[in-house]
Amino acid sequence: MALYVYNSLTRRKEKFEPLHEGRVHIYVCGPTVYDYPHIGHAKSYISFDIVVRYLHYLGYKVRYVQNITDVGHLLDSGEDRILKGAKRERVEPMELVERYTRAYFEAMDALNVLRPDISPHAAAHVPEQIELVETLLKKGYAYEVNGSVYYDVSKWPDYGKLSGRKVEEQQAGARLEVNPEKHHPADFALWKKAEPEHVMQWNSPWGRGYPGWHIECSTMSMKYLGETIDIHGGGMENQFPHHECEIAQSEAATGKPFVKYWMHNNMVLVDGVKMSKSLGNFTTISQALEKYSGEQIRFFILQTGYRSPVDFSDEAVKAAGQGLEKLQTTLRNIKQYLDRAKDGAEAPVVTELCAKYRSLFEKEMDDDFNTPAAIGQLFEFSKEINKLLSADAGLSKESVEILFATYKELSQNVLGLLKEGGVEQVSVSPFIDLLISLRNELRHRKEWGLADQIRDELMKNGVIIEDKKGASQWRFKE
RNA sequence: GGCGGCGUAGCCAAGUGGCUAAGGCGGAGGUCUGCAAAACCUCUAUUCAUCGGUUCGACUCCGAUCGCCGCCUCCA
Repeated sequence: MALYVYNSLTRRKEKFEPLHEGRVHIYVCGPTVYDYPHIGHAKSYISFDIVVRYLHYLGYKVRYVQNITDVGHLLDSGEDRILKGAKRERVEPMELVERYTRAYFEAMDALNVLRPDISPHAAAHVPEQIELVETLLKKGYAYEVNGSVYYDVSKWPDYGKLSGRKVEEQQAGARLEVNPEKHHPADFALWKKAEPEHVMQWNSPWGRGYPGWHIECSTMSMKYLGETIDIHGGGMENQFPHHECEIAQSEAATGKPFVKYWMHNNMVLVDGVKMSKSLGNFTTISQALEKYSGEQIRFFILQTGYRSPVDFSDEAVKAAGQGLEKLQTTLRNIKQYLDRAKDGAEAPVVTELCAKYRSLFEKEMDDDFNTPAAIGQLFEFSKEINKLLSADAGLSKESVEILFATYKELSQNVLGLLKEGGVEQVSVSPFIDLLISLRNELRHRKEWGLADQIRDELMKNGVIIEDKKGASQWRFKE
């Protein structure tokens, strides 16, 4: 079987063939770091985490670049998001950027999202962005007006090929006032002139200013991954205009295709409408982590395909958690069986079972990363494993090890689920309190032998009990 | 107005031009168990928004209708 990927550019599933054998270059639009990440970000980055993990599983060498937007991304008001955030929190813009970049990575770590290989910041690549703008000017695809540079959409007949739009059919100024500097309302800014009070500004051939939003992705993608890359990912809402503009800029500058496969993930909804900053109906990832584990959130998201929207609700996340627990129990069951299994030959049933479910799982993943279906296979696999283990057919250590390795590879390596050791992180205090209350019950009954045994065993494990009047206290041995 | 997508059981959610329409949650019953828990077994959509059409055959393809969502220069 081969991997098939849904390409937004052609609107169909295509066989995945990387540009260079054995290696994949992927770029995903990263966050604008002006506020805490929310569940919508989780869906996007978990989706592409799966893409990267599965490509690794298939044996590809992957270079994964995901930008950090820290300049140039404007609000409707024309205000830079970063500057607005900095004002709100009364900090330096780059202090704000640092704060929310950290928050972003911490949230992603909690969701077991692997970090990209490179996380370039837009503000750290201003010279490269200026170079690209100069190239576009030189080639006649852009024009300068009063210190700002705009891309001339009329020079690029392909504009609209990704989103299927025609410039003439759009309602100019539907949402924003038309900028009178532009030759055509569809033209977009490559470089913006900065007013003196605009804190983030750089020298350029056109005076003091700052880069437009779209140019950063073209620049950094080309810098780290080459002029043509294998996969470019991002949220569906960025298909137009952001990705459309990226294509126009990049292809006009290089004369080469920018991206082979465009992938777009769908949105997280709340009561049927998009979760977004502007609607204020978002749950931040750290808020969600107070109620659910990162793994539970991850599993919830993976139970829906990346191209389908998912409605975030307490009920749905809880239901997902129940299912996840079932898969975790199976992993525990295998581990426990492994501890008491004896050496022996591999049982053919086990080898066949593993091969069967590995192949079924791969078949689903090969179909455009169909995680809900792959998870369905994992549930079936889990059921078969439990049957085998509870039949207690005296499976050999070797057999159980294959089960363990296969089950872990699919659930942990590919899906990023069933992390071991997470549950053991709880505090020991409640358990020590419990032992002490049991021991005090024994002391009441004058069952000194057992009571002393508890005290001695705790002492061996570094816990000292001191019986005071009315209560027993405990502390850790220094 | 333009572009794109969605509507599958009580809920979530895969899927296919024709074998029994995955899987999970919830629910019902059972096996196992000192009691639990876990696990396992059985049942829980004669039907895929509605109405037409194409076809030997459609939930799947086409058209219309209804409902919902996203985008049209702010968003993962």
